[in-house]
Amino acid sequence: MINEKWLLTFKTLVETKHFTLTAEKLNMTQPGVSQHIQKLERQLKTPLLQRLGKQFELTLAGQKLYRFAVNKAQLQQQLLQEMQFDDPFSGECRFAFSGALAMFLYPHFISYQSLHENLNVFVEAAPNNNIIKDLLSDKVDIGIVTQRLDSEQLQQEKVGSELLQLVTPARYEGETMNFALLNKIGFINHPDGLHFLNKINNSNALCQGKQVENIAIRGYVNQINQILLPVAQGIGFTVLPERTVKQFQQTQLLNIAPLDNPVAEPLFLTKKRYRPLPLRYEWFEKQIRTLLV
Amino acid sequence: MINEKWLLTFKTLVETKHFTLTAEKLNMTQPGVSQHIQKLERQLKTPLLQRLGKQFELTLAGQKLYRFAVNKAQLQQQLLQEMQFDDPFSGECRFAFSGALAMFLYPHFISYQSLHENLNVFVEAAPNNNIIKDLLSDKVDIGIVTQRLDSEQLQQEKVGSELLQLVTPARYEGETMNFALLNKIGFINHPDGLHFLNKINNSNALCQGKQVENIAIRGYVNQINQILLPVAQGIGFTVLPERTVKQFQQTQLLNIAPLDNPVAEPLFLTKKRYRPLPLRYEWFEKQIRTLLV
DNA sequence: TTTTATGATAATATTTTGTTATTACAAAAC
DNA sequence: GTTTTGTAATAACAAAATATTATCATAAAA
Repeated sequence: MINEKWLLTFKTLVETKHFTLTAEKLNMTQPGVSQHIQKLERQLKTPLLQRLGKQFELTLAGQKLYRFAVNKAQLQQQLLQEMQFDDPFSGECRFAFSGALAMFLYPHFISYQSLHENLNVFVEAAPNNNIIKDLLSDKVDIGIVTQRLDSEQLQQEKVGSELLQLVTPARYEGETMNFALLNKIGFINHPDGLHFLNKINNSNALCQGKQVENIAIRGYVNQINQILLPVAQGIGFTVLPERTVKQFQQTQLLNIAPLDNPVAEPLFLTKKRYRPLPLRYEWFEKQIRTLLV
Repeated sequence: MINEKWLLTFKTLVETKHFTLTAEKLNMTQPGVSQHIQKLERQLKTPLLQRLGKQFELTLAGQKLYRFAVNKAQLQQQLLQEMQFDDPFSGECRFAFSGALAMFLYPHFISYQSLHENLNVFVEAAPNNNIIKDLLSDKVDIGIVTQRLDSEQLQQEKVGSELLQLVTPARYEGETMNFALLNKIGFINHPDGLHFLNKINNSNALCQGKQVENIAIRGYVNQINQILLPVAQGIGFTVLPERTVKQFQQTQLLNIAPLDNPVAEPLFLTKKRYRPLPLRYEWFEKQIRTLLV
């Protein structure tokens, strides 16, 4: 750690080139100035001034340190000024969503970001439990999860829901799905795959009592925009949120199997209850509420 | 000024969320931690933590201060690492030249700069006396002047010379220049204009004893690349270094009047004698020596 | 050469900072 | 609920860091 006061003394000395004058400026005595410089040089283990009688020039290290000092003083000045002021269009905004939602929301976010050059957007695609972890450790400030949580620390607000769709290759259009058929087609798994499949099965009894876990798994991808590729090629079926399916380019190669009881997962905008958020998040919250209805 | 130690304590506290643990990490006692936070809050006149029983969340100010602390720690880390190391391809290089030389050298400098993205080049075009002032006040590290100086502080090296040319509109080609003719054409002045004209006159007796200062002045420009415009349009004559004249687009509109005794001003690369320069200047010094021969 | 001004060093005084002891109170355990 | 335990805040005191005065050495100016 570089001592603040020593550094200021050094900076002033460089600017005045005069020990006594520096002392006067900083309301200290001349020996104090000498000592500060000595201490800096001792700590950094390198001379900062090349002495030429009572004059001096800066060594390379001295020049570097001076630039650092100027820089630092400036940053600090800035902080002190900004401390009280909450700029709605600058700073970092950090979010964590499911892969599907990240893919859906991110384009809207970046088009907003492009209007405000000091605004930085950070979106992490992660499974529910990681989203919660990120929120609690302040890695992100806003997350969207599909579960209602009972943590006192977190605050939740339902902002919409995801309709789950059973997606098969196009050639199965019109056919009624049951355990035997699904098993024949085979399942393309993904991070939320089995969870979604279970939910759909619970409401629609697709498997007629048989364990969903027994369905043959034909593949696994964790890149959200690649899950539908094998399905489109006829390799297997999967379960995904409607929003994700819609974004797929070749929807004509897909078949959305009709369900007797449509299943939707609720979406909860989640943040820390006691952590005040800067103004810059307001637009994003509003946008999320609008887009996910 | 924000106290270093307090800030580190704050940063650690934010990261651990635990006063006692922070104290242990920093080899201090728990009350010390409390006091540091208090002192910061008192100095910044704003609460940093929102206390919730024994837990806490950061206020907006706290969040800002934390980001600042992280940032600062990183910068400092970097400084300490770089302190001893002199990178020849990063940092700022600051020069002061006459307008003519600036125009001539700058293109070479920027094409070098474009190869090294961490290298910044700063060139100031200034008259001789300002160049010297800038050198002495460390505003620039290298300058080129046309005079030999006797300051003990400065170190000079002759790197070349500027051939001065008497430039008239093209229609005077072949004519012999004398006071009457020059006075009829009229002088286009610039920062070094009269100085150059005097030098040429001293060696060539163009004015046959009459005062150069009495020649009619038809204009004045201080943008080096605009001085020749009025000359090209037939409005007046001027005196400029050969290098500047060569760079002019429409040289066919100009006439270089032959001189019995060619006049050249010496060019001295000038820098502070006792100020060590970083390695990154080496390329530039070499380049200057090569280009100005 | 003499005088004056400036920076370095040593010893001392002051201020700052951190510690121990104690209190208050929230969270956990019963 | 009540008790216990763990954690942070406060006050008084001890230690350390820091600055000051006095003095010396020497460069710059006269």
